[in-house]
Amino acid sequence: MTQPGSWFRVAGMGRRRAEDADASWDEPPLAMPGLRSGELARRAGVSKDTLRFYERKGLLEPPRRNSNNYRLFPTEAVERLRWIRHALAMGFTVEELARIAGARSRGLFPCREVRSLAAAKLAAIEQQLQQMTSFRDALRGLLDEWTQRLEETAPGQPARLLEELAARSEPLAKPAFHLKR
Amino acid sequence: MTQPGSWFRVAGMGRRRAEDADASWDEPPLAMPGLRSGELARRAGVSKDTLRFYERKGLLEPPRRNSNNYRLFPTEAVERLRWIRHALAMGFTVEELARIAGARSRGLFPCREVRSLAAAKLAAIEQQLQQMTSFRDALRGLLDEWTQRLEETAPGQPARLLEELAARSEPLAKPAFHLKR
DNA sequence: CTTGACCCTGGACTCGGGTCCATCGTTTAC
DNA sequence: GTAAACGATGGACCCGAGTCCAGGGTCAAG
Repeated sequence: MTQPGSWFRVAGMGRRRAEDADASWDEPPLAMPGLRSGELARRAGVSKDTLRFYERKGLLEPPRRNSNNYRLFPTEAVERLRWIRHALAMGFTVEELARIAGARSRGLFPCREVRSLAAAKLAAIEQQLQQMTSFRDALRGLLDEWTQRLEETAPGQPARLLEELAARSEPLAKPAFHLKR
Repeated sequence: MTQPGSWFRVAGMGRRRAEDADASWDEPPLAMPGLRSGELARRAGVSKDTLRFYERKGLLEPPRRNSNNYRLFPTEAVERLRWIRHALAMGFTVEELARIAGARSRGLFPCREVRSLAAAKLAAIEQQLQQMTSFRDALRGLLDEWTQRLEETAPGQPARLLEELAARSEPLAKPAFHLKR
């Protein structure tokens, strides 16, 4: 452990730059230093800020630090981020994931909670799917009509297209979902 | 026009309260006073604040005012709000609707813009639908498995359920949509 | 004259999921 | 000795679609 530059002397690794070793990297046998935030961020495809954000929100538990106070994440963190991203994409909120993670880190295995949360999400997603499907159909039909109509209408003339959005598509609950910017 | 209290003397209608005349209301022949914001809000199922908001955003053009400076909306505003709500639900943004409305109120008939906007929306919605569908399938499958697994697992034991979210469901673009609170 | 129902205004706040910023520390390379 | 790259921090800011608020006005009824 005292030999200079040995792979497990973590602190002050400087130019060594774990980042360079993209695909082929001779992983140290054990007690690996771990990933610094930049590296984890790169591997997981999120920003460092996002990592800090997740940590603050209790979604990622606070990693250990090296002697410089740099975060050192275990390599599993990459996986964990992957499921976080998936779960978020599934419609889980950061809040919910934090609750789950919190329960787990207190030694509980919150599978039943997870399951009922997931069941609720499933229901929500299915509802959204229905709404969106009916929107899509309405929109599609409308577009077809419009295309025809525009062919018959002199350019610059009113075709009162948007007015018909209202008529089509179901009774309509409130907006309910939100495409991202 | 000078006779006192004639139906088109709008200002100071006081207790007369257009609101009372829900279904059967002898509509004045022409030049009707119009709807005050509370009434329009009620009829359209949105809040007065929302009306002001839409007005500010250029989505509803500024209505005339009576002598008290109260807004007086034309009855068509109800219809307009209906399509605004529908269009929003379709995934149009307030911004986009404002552009459309702006173009129209400048005398253009923006049907072609509307159409291409709508086409873009359609594409976006279809993409979302695909993502969500794959999410739903993954989630559904997972739930089924979990149900089974939990039956076989002693309560309080780990079943590592969430970890599998990551494995399932497609390569995954970023979250991309957002269920509402 | 007070109460209540309605209306006006601009500006601040909400929520969720981050992003950006200024300012700082630590190594290593030139 | 100084620049380049990396890291840390708290706090401000972003978007979107509204919502809420304080402070003020106008009217009719009791």
